[in-house]
Amino acid sequence: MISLDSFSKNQQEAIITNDKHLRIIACAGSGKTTTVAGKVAYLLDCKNGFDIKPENIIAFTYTEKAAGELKNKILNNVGRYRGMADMYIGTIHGWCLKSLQENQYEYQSFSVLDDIKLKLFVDKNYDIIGMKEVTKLSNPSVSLRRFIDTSLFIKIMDIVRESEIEKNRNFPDNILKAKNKYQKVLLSKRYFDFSMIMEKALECLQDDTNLAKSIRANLKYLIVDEYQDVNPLQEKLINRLQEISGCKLVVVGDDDQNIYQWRGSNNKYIINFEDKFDRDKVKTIPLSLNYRSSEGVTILSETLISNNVKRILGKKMESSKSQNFKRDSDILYNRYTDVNLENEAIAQYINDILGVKFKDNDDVEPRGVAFSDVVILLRTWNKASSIVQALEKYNIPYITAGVNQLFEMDEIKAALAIFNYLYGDIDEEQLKEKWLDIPHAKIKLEKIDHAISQLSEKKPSIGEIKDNWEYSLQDIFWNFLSNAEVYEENFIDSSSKELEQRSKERAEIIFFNLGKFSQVINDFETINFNSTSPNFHLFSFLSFITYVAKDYYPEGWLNNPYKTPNAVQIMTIHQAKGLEFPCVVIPGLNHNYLPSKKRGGLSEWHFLDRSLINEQSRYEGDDDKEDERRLLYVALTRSQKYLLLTQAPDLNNRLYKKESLFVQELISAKINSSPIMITDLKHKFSISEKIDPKPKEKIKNISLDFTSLKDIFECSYRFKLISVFGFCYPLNQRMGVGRSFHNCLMEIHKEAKKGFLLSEDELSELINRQTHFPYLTKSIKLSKPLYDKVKNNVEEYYKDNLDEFKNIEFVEQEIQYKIDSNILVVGRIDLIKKIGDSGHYETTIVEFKSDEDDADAPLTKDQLKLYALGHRELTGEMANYIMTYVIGKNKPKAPVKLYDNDLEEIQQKIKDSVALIRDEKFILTDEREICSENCYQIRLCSNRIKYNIKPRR
DNA sequence: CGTTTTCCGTTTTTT
DNA sequence: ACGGAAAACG
Repeated sequence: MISLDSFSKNQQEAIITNDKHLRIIACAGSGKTTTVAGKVAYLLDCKNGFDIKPENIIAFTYTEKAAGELKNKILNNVGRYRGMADMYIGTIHGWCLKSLQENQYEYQSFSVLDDIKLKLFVDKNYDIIGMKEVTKLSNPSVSLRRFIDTSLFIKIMDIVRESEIEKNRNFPDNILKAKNKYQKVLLSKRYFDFSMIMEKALECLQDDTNLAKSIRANLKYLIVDEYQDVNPLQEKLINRLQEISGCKLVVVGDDDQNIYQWRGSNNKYIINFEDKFDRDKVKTIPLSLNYRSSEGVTILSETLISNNVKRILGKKMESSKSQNFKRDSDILYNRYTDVNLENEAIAQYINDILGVKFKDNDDVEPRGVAFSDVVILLRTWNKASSIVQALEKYNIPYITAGVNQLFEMDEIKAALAIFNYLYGDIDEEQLKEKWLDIPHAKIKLEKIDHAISQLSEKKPSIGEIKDNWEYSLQDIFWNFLSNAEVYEENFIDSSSKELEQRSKERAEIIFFNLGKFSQVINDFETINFNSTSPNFHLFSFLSFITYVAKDYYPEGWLNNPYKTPNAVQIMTIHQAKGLEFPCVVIPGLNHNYLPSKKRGGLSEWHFLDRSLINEQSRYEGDDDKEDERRLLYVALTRSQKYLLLTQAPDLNNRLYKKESLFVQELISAKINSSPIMITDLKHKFSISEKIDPKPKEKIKNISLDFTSLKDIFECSYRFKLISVFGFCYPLNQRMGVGRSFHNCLMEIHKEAKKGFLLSEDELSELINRQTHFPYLTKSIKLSKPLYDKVKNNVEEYYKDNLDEFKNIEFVEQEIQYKIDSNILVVGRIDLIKKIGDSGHYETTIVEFKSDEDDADAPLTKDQLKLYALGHRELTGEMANYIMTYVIGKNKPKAPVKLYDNDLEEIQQKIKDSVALIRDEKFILTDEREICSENCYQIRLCSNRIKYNIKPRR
């Protein structure tokens, strides 16, 4: 457990104050996450007498990444503490979904649409989804247009559901009608969008449901991170949870870092938090000591933000001075006569700062600044391409997710050409050319010809359509890659050592992009798998690419969680929130850029009356520039020590000629009455200050589930193809059988555990509810047999296992197992049975497999052993047996006795696998036995040639 | 030099 | 569709 000594006085107070609602105002770099993690550990430590168990605490964060970091810190604090898997640490949306599905079983078969899939879904269902109901305020005969205004419609639906309506007002009938239609269509196809998950969860909490009961019984502390970013709907949910349970609220945030107001978040909730409660029941603790940045950075930022009026009174960020501040070199503001000069100067500055001594903290020796220590922060992406050009000119490595669109990459142009060819837009020669155009590709001519001839058989026929056609673009894509023998190795040039290294990296990027393209197909087919004809399917895919996907998908190497190259990062200020860098460059301090110009054009407010929404102006930006000032504040406070701000008039754009009004505010910042920011000093760092550049070793937090772990166990290259490159497997109409089985059994077991036996009618109703085949086409012959298969097998299972139901201990139990300080394995156990009385009993962990899975595989045993490990972590007890139950064959396999060394063995196996991921050793297996037609990735793997394997269709 | 007219250019993103 | 900057006007 933790010691309080390592915390500051205010941090300690935040940790030990637990009898009141707490507002922690945490400035940038104040050790917020560490403090919250410390607080949780303090609450759990029985020495402190709180009688708090993991399930009594819920912690909400805004991103999965933030959740991962918090979880990791908490687990490192508490060590092996029993039952930690029962503590919810994650996003609000994640919690809502989980709670809904646990409480209302029919939601088990639902899935959540992300924004691109939602867009596809709305367009597909344009006629019935309510888009036509939304009409222009100035001219009610004009309604939202299909394809063109889809994202406006989605925005309006979000505002309608997530914002707070003005008192005594109501939405007009057409908007309400649209909302009802929209939600009805989503529900009927068993989909949620993000707002709906929260709305439904809130609804569920209004009544005295099982969920409400469980909250009342369990919840004692509700922690909300980034509280400045909650929107009205989230605030309602938080309040509801608090009212039901009477729990203590712990909100953590910084009103100065609210930069998502245009998305509906409202700063007032954190500013007015204390007013919600009686004076003596609430406390505010400021964490205003910044451990990240030098005094120069800290006072500069503070001077800027103090120009904002709408903020919590009397707060002031101060520096811990863990970084020293050197005037005249650390913080520079340079003006140039032209943007091109500005960009080149930035490139020169980066080259110059390389190797300058930097200390990560007081306890370590200084190292030289490396490329990866530098970040260039942008207000808008349109600035990026000219900066990239300058960096390329000076040979500075960089990574970014916003400059190159995915569809501008050669390999993606080639991949897309496959479908242009199928549709008849281009001929064989043009398609061939596209593939041979990819730089450094060693694709064999005859293989490309072979692939194209195979492809030509897949051209959709215009004539009659077979009743049960299946036309999978994903399958076509995979087969093409396989037939043309497009393998990662074919992009590697081994003629010299240096070339080999460079081309290896390029090959990875090419495959990463092809993997992205596979995801694009998957996004499209998830929604549109059941089209009216193959030809139309192809046509709508190509339209989707041209009109939607083209400027939607970035080339995402930056987001690759398993790679941290030594390169300058370019990102938007929004993306940089929560990060820190030794050196921050903020270019383009121009009027109309930062602060940015308000946007013109058709907006949601031409369809939705502004006066309906409480504090509507926050969506559009206030006139006083406070939003934009906060943005610059966030950008500045990312820096630990070095800051370069630059400005130049853009000769080609009349909007960006004047200097930003924030510059004067920054110039006025002073320490001991001399200015902090040095203006127009073209500083050179002296050679004597420099040592060898050495990138900081970044510790990656990795969370693995059994599915990905299974891949590494078997073949680490398969893991690379799926988890690193992101290839998606082709969909097919039969999908959903396994999940339907699973959900049926889950519900049966949960009911049985409560002691309910089901009548025949109830059972068939249950099966109806849980059976779902999302990709079945409308002209279905398959529907009945698939449904019957689920029904027969579930009914048989129910009959055969009536006697066993009384032994159920856990159903769908979440487990987690910490491998080391940054690696967590998570999973969910289908069923745990306990036989015998309290004096002497035996525990069995059960995993269900449908007959399509290979239940005999040795890997299933590994999976169960892993679960046993998680079970021991959860309960402190060692399970006695593990067993699988094959549903299709409807027979249990005999339980296998579990021994201590089984758990040690699996632990070691996981450790070895994780080491492979860390060292990025995703190698092809050399063992023939592992490669077979059953490996579903064999089509993308050169072992198919080496071992001459025919992929299974 | 102040006012009116014309014409140009046009975010941020997570769940 | 609209704000803002430059050009044109008086």
